[in-house]
Amino acid sequence: MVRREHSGVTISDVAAAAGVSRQTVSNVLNAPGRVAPATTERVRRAIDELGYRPNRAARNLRGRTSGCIGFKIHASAGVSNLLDRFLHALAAAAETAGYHVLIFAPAPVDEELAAYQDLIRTGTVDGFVLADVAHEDRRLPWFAKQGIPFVCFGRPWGHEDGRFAWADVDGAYGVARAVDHLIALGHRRVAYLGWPAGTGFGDERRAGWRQAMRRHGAATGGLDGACPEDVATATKAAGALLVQPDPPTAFACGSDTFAVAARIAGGVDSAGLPNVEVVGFDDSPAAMLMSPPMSSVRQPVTEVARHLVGLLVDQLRGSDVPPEGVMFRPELVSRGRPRPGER
Amino acid sequence: MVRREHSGVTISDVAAAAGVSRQTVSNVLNAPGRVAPATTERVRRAIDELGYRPNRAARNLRGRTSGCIGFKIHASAGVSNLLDRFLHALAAAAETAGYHVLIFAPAPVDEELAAYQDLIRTGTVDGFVLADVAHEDRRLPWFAKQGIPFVCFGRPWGHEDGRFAWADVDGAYGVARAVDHLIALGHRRVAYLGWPAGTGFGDERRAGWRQAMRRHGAATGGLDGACPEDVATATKAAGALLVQPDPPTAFACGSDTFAVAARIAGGVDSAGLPNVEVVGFDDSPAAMLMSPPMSSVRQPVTEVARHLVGLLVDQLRGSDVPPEGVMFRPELVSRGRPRPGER
DNA sequence: AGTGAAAATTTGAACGATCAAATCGTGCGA
DNA sequence: TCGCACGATTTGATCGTTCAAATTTTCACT
Repeated sequence: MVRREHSGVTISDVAAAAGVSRQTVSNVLNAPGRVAPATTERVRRAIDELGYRPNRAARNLRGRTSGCIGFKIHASAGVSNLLDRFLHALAAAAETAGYHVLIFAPAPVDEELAAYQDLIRTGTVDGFVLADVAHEDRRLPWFAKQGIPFVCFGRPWGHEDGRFAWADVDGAYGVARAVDHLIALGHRRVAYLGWPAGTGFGDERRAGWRQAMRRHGAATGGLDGACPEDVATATKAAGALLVQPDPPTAFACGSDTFAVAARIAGGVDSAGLPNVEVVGFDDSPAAMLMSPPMSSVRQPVTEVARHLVGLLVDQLRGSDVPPEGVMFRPELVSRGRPRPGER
Repeated sequence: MVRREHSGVTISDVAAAAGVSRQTVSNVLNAPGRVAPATTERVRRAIDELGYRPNRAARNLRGRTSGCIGFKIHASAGVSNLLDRFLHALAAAAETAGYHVLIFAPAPVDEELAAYQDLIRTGTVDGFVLADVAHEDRRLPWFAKQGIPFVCFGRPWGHEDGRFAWADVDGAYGVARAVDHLIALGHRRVAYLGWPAGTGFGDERRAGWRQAMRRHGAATGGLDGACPEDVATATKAAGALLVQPDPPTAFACGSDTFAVAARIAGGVDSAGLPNVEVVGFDDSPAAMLMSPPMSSVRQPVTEVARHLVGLLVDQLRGSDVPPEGVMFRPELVSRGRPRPGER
């Protein structure tokens, strides 16, 4: 159906071809109810014939929107490919809602806030999705004050008073599932290895471990390991727990990176199998690739992304729905030891 | 300096505030030479005062460009975070060149080509960066025929005749460095584990291994392992090489996923150290996190991204420079066994 | 057939910027 | 003093679309 190669086809071209006015073509696309069936048919044919597609810039100018959601891409560390998965899910969700995702990486010298402000002022994006919200993140109140629409992947820890839109994954629930799994395997001494207090999500995951242990009537004394998310450091921290009188036989971890460290610290037996059972968090590719594969808690990023886009679009449409926070439940991906002979 | 909160500041507002016409303000920003110093100063002050930023949509409409580079984000598999690193580098490079990166994830049911065409037709993006170019990728000739600007991360294998713009990493060079490294460690039986023939980049990496082995006067017979990039399968393939009469003592691999498989197949000795030395490709986080850490070949994605943006911008500016291909050299990231006591 | 209301369609303006061409102002040389 | 050239600035048009209002057409009902 395509006639013209380098499409410079405008709505006027279509109008001329169909023998109607610009506005009628516009109505066919944006308000189908207003146009008579016969006319609609004629216009549709002309559109297909010419390969017409409405110009984005013109639409944006007229409608005072960009149809773009901004996402600051940060250098990801650790084994997890959560950012990857989330970005993919975000792009897909945005697509469904008629938006696109625009990523940017402000130069470190720049004032970061200026980058956000600039994108809004120039009308390059309509709002932001933040996936790297820190404890007491200063961006949140600033955005709110500036009236810049945004949503967070992750609760705005340290801003419990403010009303922000967010979607998050219940870390306590996830770690509790990990503990349940380990208890079901017969372990009683289940340690936790994760971030030191003060990171919000880290505290929550640790609380999930503690509660689950209490529920199972298991003691937690001397089983709480806290250190920065770094394999070398975490390996030492796990090792410190293991040299105690009544050492842990299993670990529930704050992330797969911690889990890798726990496995290293635990070492392997004569058959090459790990001495301690470990469950990670984030279900990174590394979890599956380890030998034997490692169980891990998987975050439902697709659902989170879809919901975040919904929340942001609500704001953009100017609906007076108060910003809400929604919690999603992660699931434990259980990976057993390989069957005999499979190695 | 910011006065107005929700910036609806237009060029006319600035003009009025500075007591000049719209065009003069425009000239201050786009053709500073044409404006008298005193006037420039006055306009600049008004711009700062009002917090003016030129509207993107209006510029795009007038200038018939979007300032956006399109990138189809694909679900990445394997341990490598190459896509992540590349995307970050791409966003940064685009930023420097005055562009933004727009990511999209077309629904699988859609004809994928339609998604590209739509983005171009609507003027949403000016061109594309392709990072998942397959052997004889049908998109390339199609883009060329449609006159859609694009550049490739990775050589357009199977289109050696066509003149496309690309930047790539010399896989043969990278694997050769891996072989040199292993030979220097005293290994003579260095195997290769990677994709079966037919993937272009895979063949090149294998060729790099073969040439390096020949250069060192080492035989390659019975040392060439080929299988899909999948840990289970690759572990079997590596195992098959290891049960031979004169088995390999080291592996150079096509990717870190293959390398993980080689390590698993090799097993560990009584001290828990790997029986075979393995060098991977892509330098994924997993390589560093393994115990002991694994050497790997690292691709210079920052340079690649910068160059790709340059090539694409050349096309967009309509310069008559013929499309060129540029090759970058990866580097071996050498990771030794942990020092005693460090474990 | 005539009237009025509803439906269908068209016209003019506007979104905010930049290009091309016109106008204004200034200084210099004859 | 006049004219001319050149620099500085302004005006009008335009990019492609959609909104609001005006206009035309259709159709039911008296």
